[in-house]
Amino acid sequence: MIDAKYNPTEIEKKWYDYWLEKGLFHSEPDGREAYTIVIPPPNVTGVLHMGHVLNETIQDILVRRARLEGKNACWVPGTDHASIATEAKVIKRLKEQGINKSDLTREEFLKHAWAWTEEHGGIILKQLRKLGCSCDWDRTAFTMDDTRSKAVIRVFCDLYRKGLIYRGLRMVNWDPERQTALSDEEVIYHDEHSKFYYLRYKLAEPGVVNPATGAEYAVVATTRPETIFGDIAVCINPKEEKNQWLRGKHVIVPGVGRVIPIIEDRYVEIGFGTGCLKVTPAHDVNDYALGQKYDLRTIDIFTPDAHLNMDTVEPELQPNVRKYHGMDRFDCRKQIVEDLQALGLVEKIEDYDNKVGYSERTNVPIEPRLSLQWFIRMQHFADIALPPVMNDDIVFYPAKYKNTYKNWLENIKDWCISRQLWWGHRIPAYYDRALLEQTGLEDYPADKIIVSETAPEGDYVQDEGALDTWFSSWLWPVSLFDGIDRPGNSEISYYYPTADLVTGPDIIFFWVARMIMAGYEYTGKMPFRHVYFTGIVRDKLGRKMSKSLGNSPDPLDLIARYGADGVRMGILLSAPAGNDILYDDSLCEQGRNFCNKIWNCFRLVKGWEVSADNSAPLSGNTLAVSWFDALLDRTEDEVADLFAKYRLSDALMTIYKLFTDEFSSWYLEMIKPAYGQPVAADTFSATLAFFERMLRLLHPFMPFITEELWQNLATRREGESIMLADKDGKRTAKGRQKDGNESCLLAVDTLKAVVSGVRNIHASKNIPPKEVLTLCAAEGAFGEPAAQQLLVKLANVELAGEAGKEGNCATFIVGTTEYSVPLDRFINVDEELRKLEADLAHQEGFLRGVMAKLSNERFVQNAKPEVVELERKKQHDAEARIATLKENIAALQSRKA
RNA sequence: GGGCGCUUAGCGCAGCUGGUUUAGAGCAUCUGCCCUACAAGCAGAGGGUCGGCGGUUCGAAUCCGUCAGCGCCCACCA
Repeated sequence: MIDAKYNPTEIEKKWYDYWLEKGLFHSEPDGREAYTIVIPPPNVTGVLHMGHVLNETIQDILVRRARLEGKNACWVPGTDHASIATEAKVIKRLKEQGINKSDLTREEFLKHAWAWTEEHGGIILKQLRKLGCSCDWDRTAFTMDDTRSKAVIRVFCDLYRKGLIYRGLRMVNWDPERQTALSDEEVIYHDEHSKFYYLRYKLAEPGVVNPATGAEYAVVATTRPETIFGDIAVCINPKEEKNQWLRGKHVIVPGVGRVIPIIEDRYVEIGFGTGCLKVTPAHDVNDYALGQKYDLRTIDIFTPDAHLNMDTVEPELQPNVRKYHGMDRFDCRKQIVEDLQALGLVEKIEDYDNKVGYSERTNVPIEPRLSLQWFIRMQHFADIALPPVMNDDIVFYPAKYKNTYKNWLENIKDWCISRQLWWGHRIPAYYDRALLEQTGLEDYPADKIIVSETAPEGDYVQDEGALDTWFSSWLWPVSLFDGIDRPGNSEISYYYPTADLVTGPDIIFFWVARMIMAGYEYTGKMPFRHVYFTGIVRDKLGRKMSKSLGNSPDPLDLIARYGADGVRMGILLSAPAGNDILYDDSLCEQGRNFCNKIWNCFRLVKGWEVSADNSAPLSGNTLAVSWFDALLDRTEDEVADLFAKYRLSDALMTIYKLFTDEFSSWYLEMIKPAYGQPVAADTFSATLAFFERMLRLLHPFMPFITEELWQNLATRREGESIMLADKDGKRTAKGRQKDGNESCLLAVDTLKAVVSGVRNIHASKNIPPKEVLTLCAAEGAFGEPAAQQLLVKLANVELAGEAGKEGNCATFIVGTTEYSVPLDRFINVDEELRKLEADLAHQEGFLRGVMAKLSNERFVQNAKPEVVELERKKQHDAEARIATLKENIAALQSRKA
C-alpha cells in the first residue's frame, strides 16, 4: 500500500544518487543540438541562500526542459574565488588565531587561503544537489584553477599587447578597510544626513576685507573638514559677483597655516554654498581634476587605512598639527571642528544631506585616493558590446534592462582591474629590480615593464597586485571550455555560444556586460543568446533578505520541511522575470500540497482494478479520454509557448491547473469506476499515458516526484529516466487532430457548466450531497449519450425532459439553454425571485451596452465585420436569456399568487 | 539632475499591437462537506467603476498628455 502522503526526503536522495550513478547529467559533444548554461559561479566559500534557490531552480528548469526536448544539455557548475570577500574571511580567521596578515609573506598567506578554500569550498555545490540541480559535475570549475588562471593571464597579456591595458596614477576608489583599490561598480552610494561646515579662511593679504560684510576672511563650506590639511587652493567662479574681492588673493588654511592661492574656474557652481570651494587634489576626484588643470601639487594626508598622516604636511607651518597624526579620519573630523571652533574659525554648521560612497564588500566609506593602478580602456569594449544587445542578437528578459545596459555603455569609464590583494590572479607584470630601485614604482618607465605569461629571465620583481575577480569572471563562458587557451577546440565549438544566462540585474555591469565584451573579443561571438534577469528575493514585507534582519530562511531547512520539489515550486510561483519576489513559507506549502495532490492521483489510478476482458469502455469514458487528450495537446502547446517567452511561473501555473482542476477534479471523476468495479483496459491505458505526459511536462519544475512516479507508472529498464527525451516521440508520431479536438472541448465545456449549475443548487439550497436531483431541459440540451452519461455521474442527477418541470424549480442558464431542477421542498419563492430579478437586471444592463454599440451607425460602419457580428450574437443571446428569465419570473409569480 | 519601470480583487500578479458575452487565474476569505485518492482535501460563493484628471476613438485597463504615489539604475554640485 502506498502512503497517503508524499514523503520527499528518501525519494529525493534515491533519485539524485541514481541520476549521478547513471551519469545522466554528463554531457559530451555529439550530433545533437547543444544546449548550454554556465552557472553564475557562487563564492567558493559561500552558502546557499534564497537568491541562489531562485536562480539555480530557474536554470535547472531550463536545462531539464532542453534535455527533455532531445537537446544535448550541459549545465556547467563552478565557483568563484571572490578575491576581496575571501581574503577578508581568511584575514579574520587568522586574526582569531592571533596572526596578522602583515606578519606573513605572500606565499604563507596564500597557503592559509587555499586551506580555507579547501575546507569551505564547494559546500554550496553540494547544497545545489539537494535542490535537484542537474549540473554536469564532472565539469566543475573554479576561477582560480589551472585552466581558468592560464586564461586570465593570457588575456591580460594579450590586452596589454593590444594597448587596451595600461598602468597609471589615477584617483581611484580606495577601500581603507581592505586597503585596496576598487572599480567604480564596487562603490555603493548611500544618502546620509551629514553636516555642512562653514570654515573661515583668513586673507593672507592684510587689510583686504569682504566689502559686503567687512570680514577679513573667506568662508568655505565643506562636508569634510578633516581634509583641510590637504588644501592647496580655494576656487571661485570668475563670474560670481560676491566673490570678486577675492580675485588674485591668498588665504590661510584655518588651523594649518598654509597660505594658498585663490584660483578661478567655471566648475564652481554659482549660488551653491558660499561660492568658495576648497581644493584638495589628493582626496577628491573633482579637486584632482582642478589640480591637474592648474598644475597644483597634491598633499596626501591619509595612510592607506585612512588615518591622518602628518608627515606629508609641512610641520613648520603649525607644529600643533602633529596632534592629529595617526587619528582616524572621522575622529579627526570631530576634533578639527572642535579646535577650529575654539579658534573662532567656524562660521556655522548646517545639516546637510549628501551621498557617501561605501565599499560594496566591507561597507566602509570609500576614500578617493591617488594611486598607481592598472586599467582597461573600455571604449573599445563598449563599441563591440552595445550593438548585439540593442538589435536583439542577445535578448534580455525583461527587455527593459536594455536601457540600463545602453546607458552604462554609452558612459563607459576605464575599468580599474588591479587590487592590492594577495588572493587572486597576480598581475603578470615584471620590473627590472635594479631599475626599480632607482626610479621607484611611480616613475618606473612604462616601456621597461615586461608583461608576460611567464616570468622573464633575470632579476625581475613581479607586480604585487592581484586582478579584480570580475577580470576572471568575464571570461567564464569562454574559459570553461578552454576557449582562451585553445580557441576553436572541439568543446568550445560545440557548446559555445551558450544558450541562456540566468542572473540578477545587480550584476548587469559587473558581469553580464563584461562577458559580452570578452565573448566578442575572444571568440568573435556572443557568449549567450538570452539573458534572463531574475528578481531579488525579499521577505513578505518587501525587505531584502539579510543575515542581520534574520529574515532569510535556510533553504536546506525548507527542503527538509517541504521537499525540494515543494521549495522549487514555492520560489518559482511568484517569480516573473525581473519582478522582485516576496517570499513566504506559504508558497512552499502550496508546492508541497501540489506534490501531495499528484501523489494521490497516482495512488488512485494505480489502485484501480483493470478489467480483464476487453469489454468496451463506457461511452462516457471515451468522451472523457478524447476530451482530456485534446486538452493536453492544447496545454502542451501553451507551455511550449510560455517557455519560449521565458514565462516560467506561468508555465508552472498552467500545468498546476491542468493537474488539479482538469485532471483530478474532472477527468478522474469522469472515469472513476464505481466502488469495487474495474476500469476498462482502454481507459486505464489512456489514463496512464496522460499521466506520463503530464509528468514530463512537470518534470523540469519538480524533478524528484515526477521521476518517482514515472518509474512506478510502468516497468522501466535500468538506466532509464523521465529526464531523458522520449525517444519514441509518441506525441509527435501520433500527430495532432485539431479538428476533432475543438468539438469535444466545447462539449465538455458545456457539460462542466451544467454540472456546476446543479452543484451550485445543491450547495446553495443546503441539499445533502447524496440526494439525487432531477434535471429538466429541452430536447438536446444534455448533449450526446456520452455527455449524458457523464452528466448523471458528475452532477448526481437523473435527466428528464421539459415535461419533468413540476412545481417550484431552481433554474440556471448555460449559453442560451435553460435548465431546471424541480425542488418544491427546498424552494423559497421570494428568494428565487430575487435571484432571477438580479440576473435579469444584469442581463438587461449587458444588453443595453451591446445595443449602444449596435445602434451607433459609426460603430457598424467602422468596426471590423467580425466584431459587429459578435456584438449581434451577444445581442441575440442576451435577448434569449432575458426572455427565459422573464418567463420564469412570471411563472413563479403566478405560482405565488 | 538625468533615465527606466510600476500603480488592476485582502495579497503578490496576468491581461495592455484598442473590440472575444459589461475585467482573469493563484493564494487568502466565507459557506457546506472526513462522500473509502488526497482535510496538505472536495464542492460552492463573495470580492475590483483596472491610481486621479483630461484627450484621441464608434469603442480604452489597453494609445496620448498631465498630476500623485512607489521602486530601480546612472550622475563629480563641494
